[in-house]
Amino acid sequence: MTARHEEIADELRRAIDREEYTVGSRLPSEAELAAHYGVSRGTVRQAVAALTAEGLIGSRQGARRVVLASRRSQSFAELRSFAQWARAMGREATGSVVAQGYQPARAEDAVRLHLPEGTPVLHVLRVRGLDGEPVLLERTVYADWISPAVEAIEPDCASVTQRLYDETGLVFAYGEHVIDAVAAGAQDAELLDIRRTSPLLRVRRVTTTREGRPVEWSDDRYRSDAVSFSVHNSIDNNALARKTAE
Amino acid sequence: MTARHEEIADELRRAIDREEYTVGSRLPSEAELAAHYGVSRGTVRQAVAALTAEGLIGSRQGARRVVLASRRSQSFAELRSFAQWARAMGREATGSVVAQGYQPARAEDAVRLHLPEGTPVLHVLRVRGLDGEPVLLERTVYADWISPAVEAIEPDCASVTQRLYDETGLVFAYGEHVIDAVAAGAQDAELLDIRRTSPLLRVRRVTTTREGRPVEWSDDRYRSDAVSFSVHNSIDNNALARKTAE
DNA sequence: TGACGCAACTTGTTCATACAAGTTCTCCGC
DNA sequence: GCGGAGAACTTGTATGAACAAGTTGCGTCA
Repeated sequence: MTARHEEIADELRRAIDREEYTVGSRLPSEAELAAHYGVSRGTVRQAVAALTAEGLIGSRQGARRVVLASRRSQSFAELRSFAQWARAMGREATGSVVAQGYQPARAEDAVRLHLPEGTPVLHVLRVRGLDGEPVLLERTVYADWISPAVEAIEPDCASVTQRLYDETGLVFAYGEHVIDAVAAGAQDAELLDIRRTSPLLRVRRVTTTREGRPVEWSDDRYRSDAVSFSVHNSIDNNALARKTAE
Repeated sequence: MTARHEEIADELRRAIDREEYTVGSRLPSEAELAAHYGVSRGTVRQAVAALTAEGLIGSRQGARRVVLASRRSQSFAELRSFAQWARAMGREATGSVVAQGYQPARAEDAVRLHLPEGTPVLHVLRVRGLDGEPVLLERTVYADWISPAVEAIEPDCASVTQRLYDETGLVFAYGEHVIDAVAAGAQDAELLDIRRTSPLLRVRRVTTTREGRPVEWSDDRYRSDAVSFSVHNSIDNNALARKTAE
């Protein structure tokens, strides 16, 4: 039972995807869409606002909306879960824990997870692969209150996110990602089966629950020949920010 | 003459920034905010929707909104213009053209800029620095209709974006950014004053006008010890997407 | 004391209306 | 044919109302 405006947004997304509206062409006016779907203009506006935020269409006062891109971006579900992402692409995700153990939270951990310094937190080092080939090294720190559930998961579980949801009902709802590049160290090189000093795409992220409570933070290193990230944005909607090294 | 809902969004952003609302705390209800600012609930909703999209606050039906982060993300103006970004941080941007010239559009250029293959397009190689130190190498291709204006700009102009706006009224309104990591090549290393094979953060981007017309596309390589990117997102709002190498 | 259920609260959805502000196109006059 | 004025169209902003759906906390009952 999704909301009407989401149904309409989905229909428009699909129409753009199958090039019913081609890149560069104009969308029908709000009034036309409202009449077509039998809803008020406000509901149509909610639908097109979603597509605008995704960068699929552009909007200017007075002019009809323009289609900017046709490739639909992934759902957040696919972003937050390696396994779901792989499945959506028709590839098989693998994963295995290389090392795991409790350590008292350092200042860094305490800040990111909103915990008192010294709280025992679970560190996990995981290698993840697509169709058998390793592409990602995850160094993750879990908050104390979720650590027991994580510890109980078998080392080669393909989808930790899914498992945590099934076991505890935990949903990852918000994330902040900081992206830069690093050279592969000795451990990185060995586990990812690449040469030392190869460039890696590093994503440091913090994930939180719907209530805003931090669950985990992670240093993810991707083989740059296998994975990249993309961001759509606009003059009103800027999820991406550039930062200098501190 | 900004809209009321934007004023309110700004006030809330500032309040969060100066920790009047701390991370993890709850925002007043829509009804309270509406009464406080003397506007309708709809207007308040527009304001908080903006903050939600930025990832500053989290929202769940039935519960009060929660502050997720305090650091405000940059404006799109700062993202699209290296010089404006530098100025906002109190640093000085420099820039110099290393090479420049017309070449017939390759298939790649034609697709990204929506031009016929073979159209003469302007290629520019620029080094950009912060406080004198080189941090970014830009290899940009400009669409034919803007190339003359770009060509007329002096080689050491600090803000090309600003200059193009002043001269032609051109506004960069939408962008798509694809981010990965690459090893510095010989030319990269020399111009950025780093060793060969050092990891670089590569951003390939296409920028378009408000009408949705592509203006330029660029391969930007950042010194990874100097610059990183960050993305806020949420279960409803996912600007960031992970992609495999094709 | 602990568990349950309900009431109060809060955000989500939708509608209808009105006006402001920007764009586009037509048509008229030169 | 060209340029400009203006009408028609389109999106942006704002209000007010009503109901749906989810959360929280209080209070009661066992």
